[in-house]
Amino acid sequence: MTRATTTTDLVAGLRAAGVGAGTPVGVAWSADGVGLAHGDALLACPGDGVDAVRRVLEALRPRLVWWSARDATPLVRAGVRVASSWDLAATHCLLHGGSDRDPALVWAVARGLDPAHRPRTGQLDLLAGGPAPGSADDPVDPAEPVRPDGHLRPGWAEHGPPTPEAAARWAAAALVVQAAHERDLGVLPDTRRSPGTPALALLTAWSESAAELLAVELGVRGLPLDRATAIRLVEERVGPRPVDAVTAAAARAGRDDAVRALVPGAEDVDLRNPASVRALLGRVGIDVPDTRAWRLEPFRGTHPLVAALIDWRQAERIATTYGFGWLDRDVGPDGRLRGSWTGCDGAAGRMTASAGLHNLPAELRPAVAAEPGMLLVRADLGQVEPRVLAAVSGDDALARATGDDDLYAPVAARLAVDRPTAKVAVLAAMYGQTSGAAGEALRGLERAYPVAMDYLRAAHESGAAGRDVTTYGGRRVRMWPLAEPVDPAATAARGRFARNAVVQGAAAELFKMWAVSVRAALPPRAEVVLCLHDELLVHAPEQEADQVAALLHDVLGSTAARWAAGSGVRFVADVSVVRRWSDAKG
DNA sequence: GATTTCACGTA
DNA sequence: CGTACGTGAAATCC
Repeated sequence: MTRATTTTDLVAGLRAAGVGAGTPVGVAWSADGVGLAHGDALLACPGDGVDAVRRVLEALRPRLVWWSARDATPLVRAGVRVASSWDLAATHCLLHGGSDRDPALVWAVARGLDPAHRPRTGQLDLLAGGPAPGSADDPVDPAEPVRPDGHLRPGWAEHGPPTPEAAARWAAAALVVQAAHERDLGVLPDTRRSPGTPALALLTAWSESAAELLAVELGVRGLPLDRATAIRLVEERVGPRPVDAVTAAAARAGRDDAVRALVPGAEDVDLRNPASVRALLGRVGIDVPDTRAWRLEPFRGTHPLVAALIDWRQAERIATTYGFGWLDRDVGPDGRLRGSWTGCDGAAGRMTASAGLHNLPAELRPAVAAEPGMLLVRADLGQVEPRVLAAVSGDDALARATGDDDLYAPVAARLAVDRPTAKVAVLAAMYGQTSGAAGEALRGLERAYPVAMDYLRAAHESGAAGRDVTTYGGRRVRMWPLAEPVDPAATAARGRFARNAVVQGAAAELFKMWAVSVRAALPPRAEVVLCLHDELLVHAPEQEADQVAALLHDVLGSTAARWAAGSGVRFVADVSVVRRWSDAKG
């Protein structure tokens, strides 16, 4: 253990240990400094850890290894853009599936220990955590993160290592896991890739790590919102901001009364109670199993109540979820809408976001606007899932169809059906839909694209049988046990889930690789501000917007060439430069 | 008080 | 009998 009191010592120590560009270097924070590790070199640096890491990045360009990209937060807040990282929580989820990713679990699995015996966080610590580290009952070195039984010592993940020395050991433990993960990724099957290029699973690990880092950045910087427009749009729907609870209740009752007045004697019906609404509909002769909008839609002409109810629901959505409370809570004084982001969900690996960032109603999108002197560059992948299917299944016939800007046109021609039918059939195949009018066209797909259809069927059968599936990039997607006696519907549902997961998951991997490559290539003042499954929003200086637009196309080309190497599949993006999100056609 | 159901927004 | 997510209100469970 070396205590580096200057950043010069720190850089020299790492360089002497063989650290250069791309070398994994463990990093962990303590309250009063930072610890770094590579091989046998453990460096404890008290003081301004952020500045120390910044100097190390500038001098050596290593790949920072952390237990989770949450550790990037101090760097992100300080404006440090980390180029290369390894996120153990992310690679753990990639390799093993599931959504649990606490360090004790990640460590236990990587070390071959029984995760059930790992130390638990929170109150359970008090019951099962044993004596306090370093206490008279615990002779172990208090800076040692590994317990005598081989498990991680609880508590550090929550509160951080107590000292820079302890942080260096925590960083060294992270490096141990990183090496195990890299080894495990290396044994994943990797077909159709050029010799000499990094294995796809390793590229995915890098990309997923960067996506977690991007998620932290997105959470810190937020989405630029024009508050005045947002307020106007909310007011148009639910009226002016109520000054107190009484006026709020009055406005609410006013909206309710406008609907209830359409049916005599309905003055006291609770519109927020689905059972009451269903009964109300029954009184005007409309019998529905539930009161969802899509089920009410066919009855628009039957009674004025239906249209009023659907409209009321939209207003109610704005009033409750996207109203003044939302603006007050989630939009900062700087006009940025902030939520918490994750780099991957627990299922197929899409990014998630809270605070409405992923489900903002279209009618509020005009409020998402570039700041003065800036523009938004919006880009979305076109028909990404069928193109991904062509790549991951290795279906050459479907790959040829991706040469067309509109993939469904050549598919329709091949199947001798019209375009809408072809589209429905392809989507039905990928999502496991079995009802509707896609039947004949589905049989056409089986004949025209047997490789792709076999790939989907194999995933479906695997899921139905309870076997985990693995995405193209190497993500393990876990199935779940079914309750006895096994319900055929539940089996089929698991099959559909697996069938969808291999497509949606691979699409998420491609999207994230694109997003993080864009992030890495952007000019300094341009920032990714939103990721939405197949859509990217970049906030860029006016003068650089066209350059960024070109970059989005270029980076997609290079990313797809690496990701889908040898498949012949073409990916396309629609890119536009706009002031407001809504200016772009989605 | 915590969990489930219904509903609905996005992809 | 398409998948996933996050959110809020009411109902339900304990």
